[in-house]
Amino acid sequence: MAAKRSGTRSTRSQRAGSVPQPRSETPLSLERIAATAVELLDVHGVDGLTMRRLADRLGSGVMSLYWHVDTKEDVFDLALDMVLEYRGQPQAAGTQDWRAEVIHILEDWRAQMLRHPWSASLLPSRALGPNILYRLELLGKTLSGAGVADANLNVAIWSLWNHVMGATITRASFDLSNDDQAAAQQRLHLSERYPTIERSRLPLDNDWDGVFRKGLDFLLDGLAPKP
Amino acid sequence: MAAKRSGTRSTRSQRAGSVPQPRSETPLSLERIAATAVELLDVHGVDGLTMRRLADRLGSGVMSLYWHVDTKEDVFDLALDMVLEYRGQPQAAGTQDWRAEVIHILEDWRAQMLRHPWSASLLPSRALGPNILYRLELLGKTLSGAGVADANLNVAIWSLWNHVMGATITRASFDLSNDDQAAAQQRLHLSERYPTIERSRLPLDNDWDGVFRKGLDFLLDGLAPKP
DNA sequence: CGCTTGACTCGTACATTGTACCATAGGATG
DNA sequence: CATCCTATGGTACAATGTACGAGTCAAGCG
Repeated sequence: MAAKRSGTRSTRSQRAGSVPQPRSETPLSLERIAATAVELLDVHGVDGLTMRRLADRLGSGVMSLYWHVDTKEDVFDLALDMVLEYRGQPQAAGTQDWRAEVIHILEDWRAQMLRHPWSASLLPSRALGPNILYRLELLGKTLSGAGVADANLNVAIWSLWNHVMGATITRASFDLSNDDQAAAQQRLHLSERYPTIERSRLPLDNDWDGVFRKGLDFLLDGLAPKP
Repeated sequence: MAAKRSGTRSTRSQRAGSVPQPRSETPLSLERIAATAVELLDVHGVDGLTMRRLADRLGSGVMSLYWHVDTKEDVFDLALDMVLEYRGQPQAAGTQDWRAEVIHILEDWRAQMLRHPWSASLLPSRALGPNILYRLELLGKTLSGAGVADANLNVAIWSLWNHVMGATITRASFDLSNDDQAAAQQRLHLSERYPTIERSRLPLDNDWDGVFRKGLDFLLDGLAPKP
């Protein structure tokens, strides 16, 4: 993941400010690579991110990337983690309303992923980066502080994780393939095998945010510690 | 998706039985392509399915596949739909216990996806095939029969969908990258940023099936029509 | 019978991808 | 000056999806 033999990376960036661009442009760095990858992913989607495009956009040669990164997969990890950074208040310690706090944590997480629709589908298949771990830590701490017993903590966290991921992946995917939706509903019309979901216009009428909130409420009702 | 100009496919297979293998081997067909793709996906994963490998396994030339299929994406759609076929009882019409029935439908769906771990992560990004639509129809009909009002039907279906997909995608992905888990827990150790989730051994100790069932119960509690 | 047509198969070729290998440059250190 | 480390990047290669067009066979028709 790191530069060739770990150790001290970017001697230059430590002495920030001196000698603006020693070579041709600003030097490469994991931060710049990650940020540019996010841009490309936002515009072109997962398949649109190629090492060549990334290098072009960075004004560097393709192989220069490979000094900072072992593999294209690393680029995905970096971009994903960058997108999941948590910018929150310092967390008012013993908040009285734990439920509102959990909802805030999860909605912020979801909103962040929806701003970068590629991220949701990528998250489950990659190792957990520091930023998503931090979000989970926050969630766990809040639940724990709310009185959820240790024995139930993992169940609670994973239930909420599943809900967030399921809702977000589904929503992000449906947004992407928007054109096909009319066709999908059309196809329903042709077959009398699906009367119920045709009547409910399932693929079309969707209050995604409402579904997310309601499902979340149900889960929290069930997970809440009984006094 | 279909053969070159739709119309009558596989003139040969209609007159089944006569002339066993007219050419060299058994002829190609969407069914054979789909079934073989499933085999390859099961063994080699999503990235391991290549058109060349598929053709080899089928004993055909690569380009022959493209008479039956427009694109590799079609192969994924076919494989996915094949895997999601519902083999269920004819559905005892007005069952008394709708809750058990919903749970059965969803657990069967989930089990089917877990048997082919690539399928879960593929499903959200592809158009809804006939077999998954049929499963949704069954689910919708059951809920509707249980008294869920039409206005709440889509919310109920999507909530359950989200739960199933989130739980299954997460579980399937974690199973695949099993090696990294020890490393993941190890990395937690190095940082004091994540005391809560380290204490709970979140990435390791998981009763996936239990989480699925409990979350499902909570959702059904909330979704159940109030009398 | 020959001729045409349409269903089906497949070899060749090409553009695009990730990345291995190697040459190079410049600053730091001896 | 020599030596090493950090960093850049050109060339080359193997793997992939698939466009193109040529080929084969059976059925239908004169």
